[in-house]
Amino acid sequence: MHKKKLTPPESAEDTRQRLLEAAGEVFAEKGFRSATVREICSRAGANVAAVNYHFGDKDRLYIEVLKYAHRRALEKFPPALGLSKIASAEERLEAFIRSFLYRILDEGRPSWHGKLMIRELADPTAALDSLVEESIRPTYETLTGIIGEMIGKAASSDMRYFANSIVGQCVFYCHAAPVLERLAPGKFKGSEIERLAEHISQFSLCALRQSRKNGGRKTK
Amino acid sequence: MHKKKLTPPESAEDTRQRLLEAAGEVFAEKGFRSATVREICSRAGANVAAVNYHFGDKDRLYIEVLKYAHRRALEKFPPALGLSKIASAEERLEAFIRSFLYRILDEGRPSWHGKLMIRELADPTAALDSLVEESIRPTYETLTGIIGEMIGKAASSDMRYFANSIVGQCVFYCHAAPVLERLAPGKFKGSEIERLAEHISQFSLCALRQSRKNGGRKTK
Amino acid sequence: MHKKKLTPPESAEDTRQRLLEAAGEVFAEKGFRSATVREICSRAGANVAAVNYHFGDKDRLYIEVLKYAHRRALEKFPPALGLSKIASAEERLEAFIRSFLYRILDEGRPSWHGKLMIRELADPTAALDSLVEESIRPTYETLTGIIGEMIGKAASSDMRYFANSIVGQCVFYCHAAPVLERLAPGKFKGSEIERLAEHISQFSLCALRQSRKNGGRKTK
Amino acid sequence: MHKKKLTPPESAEDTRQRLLEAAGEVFAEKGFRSATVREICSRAGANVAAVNYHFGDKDRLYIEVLKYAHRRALEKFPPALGLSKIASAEERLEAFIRSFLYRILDEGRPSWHGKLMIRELADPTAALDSLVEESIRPTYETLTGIIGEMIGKAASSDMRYFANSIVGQCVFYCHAAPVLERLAPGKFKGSEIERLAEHISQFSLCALRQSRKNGGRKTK
DNA sequence: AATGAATGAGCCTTCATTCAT
DNA sequence: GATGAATGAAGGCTCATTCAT
Repeated sequence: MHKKKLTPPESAEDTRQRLLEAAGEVFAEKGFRSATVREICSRAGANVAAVNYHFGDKDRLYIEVLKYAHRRALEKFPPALGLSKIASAEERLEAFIRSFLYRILDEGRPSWHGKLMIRELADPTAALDSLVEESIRPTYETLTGIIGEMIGKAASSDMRYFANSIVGQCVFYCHAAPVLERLAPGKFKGSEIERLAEHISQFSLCALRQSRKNGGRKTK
Repeated sequence: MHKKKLTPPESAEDTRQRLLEAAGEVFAEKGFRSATVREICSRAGANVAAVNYHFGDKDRLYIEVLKYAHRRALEKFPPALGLSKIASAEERLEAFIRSFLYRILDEGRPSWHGKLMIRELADPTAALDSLVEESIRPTYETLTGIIGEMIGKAASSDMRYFANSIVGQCVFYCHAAPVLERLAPGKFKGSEIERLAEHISQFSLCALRQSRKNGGRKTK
Repeated sequence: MHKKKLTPPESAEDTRQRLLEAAGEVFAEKGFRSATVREICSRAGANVAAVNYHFGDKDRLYIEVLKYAHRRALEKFPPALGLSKIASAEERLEAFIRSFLYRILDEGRPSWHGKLMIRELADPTAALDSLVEESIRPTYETLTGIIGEMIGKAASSDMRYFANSIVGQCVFYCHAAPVLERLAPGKFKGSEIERLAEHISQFSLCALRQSRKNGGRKTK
Repeated sequence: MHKKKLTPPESAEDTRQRLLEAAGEVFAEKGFRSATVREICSRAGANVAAVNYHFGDKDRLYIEVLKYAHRRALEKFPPALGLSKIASAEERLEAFIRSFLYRILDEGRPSWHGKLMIRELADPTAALDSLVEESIRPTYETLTGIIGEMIGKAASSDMRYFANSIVGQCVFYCHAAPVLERLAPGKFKGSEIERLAEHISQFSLCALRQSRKNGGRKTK
């Protein structure tokens, strides 16, 4: 009755797209369990049955949203971030950190990307396995590659520690956002990403440079 | 079966205790929303109505579990961790990191403490406000205090960046545990906590020492 | 069993109708609190969730039932009851009483109308406010209007006393039905409405005529 | 702990009494179904199990409350109300009406008496049968006796009509109180009982005198 | 005599999913 | 291709009642 199909081209494959966007928002805001199919469909301007029609069920919709989010994020912020291949390892590390932060903290569309990934980390669903293999491991290996160049060929477990320290610092600003907002209201928002990237880079480079000097040995 | 009243002192106020333990487990495993009162009561060997009787409703049970977890964790791993008051700032930082890691990663009882806190960070409920004020802020200020001693009186926002880098590194091992397990199966479990503490301490001390030399200025 | 879709036009919006009828019955029999959504749906041949789907919740269903009952009753027994506008005040009073009695005592469908209203009077829910304004006050003012014509312009509080005496007599047969049945089994049922109307009219006209003679003053 | 038995004599048969009072209040306010045993016990300063201990179950408590209420009301407002046996029928009718109104409208303790009875009329429980025989029928027969004297020996059904008209007028102010309050806020409260009694007496005497003149025949 | 912890049945509601159109 | 009415399973919560003390 009130759904008179304003524009013909809007109503074919396009509903699927709107569902992905809406689902991304809602899953990011509420989490998988608390998100309701009804709200997703409502926000997408679609019927209650649309999710089941287009994706089979809620679980498969979620998986598709995850993939979609990762695709979009890589398009918008490629890991190299316009850096020449011949850049130094230190430069590439800084670029990696900046790009990573933008990917998880950027407020643009899809702004929900970071939150969604963070949620999946802490509260894994069946979708995590493929997400790790297809998206996370490649990114992780890019990082360990850079680190390897910097500290020399250390044990791979050492490299993982360093990688974790770097990623952990970045992810924290997304993951602990509600707490940080309460500890110091109004901080760490949007435009601060550049300053964050600089801090984390400096913080991490200190440790990596030191490690290189010691040939990967501990500095007790 | 579980109603044999093994020992008189075990009953009475004891059901409340069992509910707290069971709820902690289930909330940690499934999250607040997905956890069901029925499962909690079942695991505690109590009736469905027990939660309502002892805590009023699911929300208040959750709040009590959070407080209980924090109390237990502090008892088991006090922040000072047997360190004399006159210890150097560097020593106290290392102690802080070690204690913090034990608190969130320890597998002992209640092993669910870390996961529960991590969940609350990322997916806050109404309980977060009081949790921040009563538990998190004091801990956070202990850390910024130590950092302040080390780098001299810098801007408080600088100190927060350092604190976040340290806490972020620690929390990551709890928060991203499912992913780390997939990236390198079998690592970062139980007994590794000591090694983790050493790594994070070294990693962070490099940056802090550097910062002191520069009088809090950036090291570009 | 009851899902045979007898006729196409019967389905669709028809479930809502069946729910209203069933709810009216059950609410009238048991009262709002004791009525269960399950029984209502079962009697309507619908699923437990039907109430929620069509009306939101039990409270809103109840409000709709009240409105529906009033609508139906007015359709079946309009206040004027086929009386010409030029009828005398006494004739209109008698018509009012008869129509009112039919509305609250009639056993036809929906036979539960009277009981339902009576329940709402004595044990008000949030629905009473709108019921008073939309249904009761207009009827009440029709009555005070007629009375005003008969006794001359008396104080409005006097008119209310008379109105209450008339309505009170009528409502009593519905309200105290279970007691009357016990005091004199088998009386005051169905076909007696005409006799009741005549009695109440005579009873009340005596007082009103007397009051007119005295110019609204008390007849001590 | 906080129940240290302030006065020894208070704590024996006295709890039963406090339960009756509290239950009367709560039943009158909320109705049988909506009243909870917990609230009753709480208001009576007794244990949750006190009702079951003293009365067996909620149903039997209710029956006892009904009996208790009737006993108390008759003590406070005896039907004769200080009238000599040789008073005229008209005087005795007026006394009956006044006493009846006081019994159901009086705000003193137990103020809940009227509401409770009214509730039982409209929504009978198993207690109604004995209530009718023990309390209502005697009162009703007192009234029909007076009426019989006034209109001469008419058919008993005629006498019942008159009795119903009188009782209906009285009961209305209790039964429809919530509606009357909304139709004309602040009216018909407490101190108005005398005026009410006068109005209803006048209203009814008109009809009864008329009926006597006609020898019980209709006045068409 | 009286308590209060514990129970289990049952109620309202929500939600993902299905099915006829 | 898409809809929206309808479903049934399950969850949180309330409440009268019981039982060991």
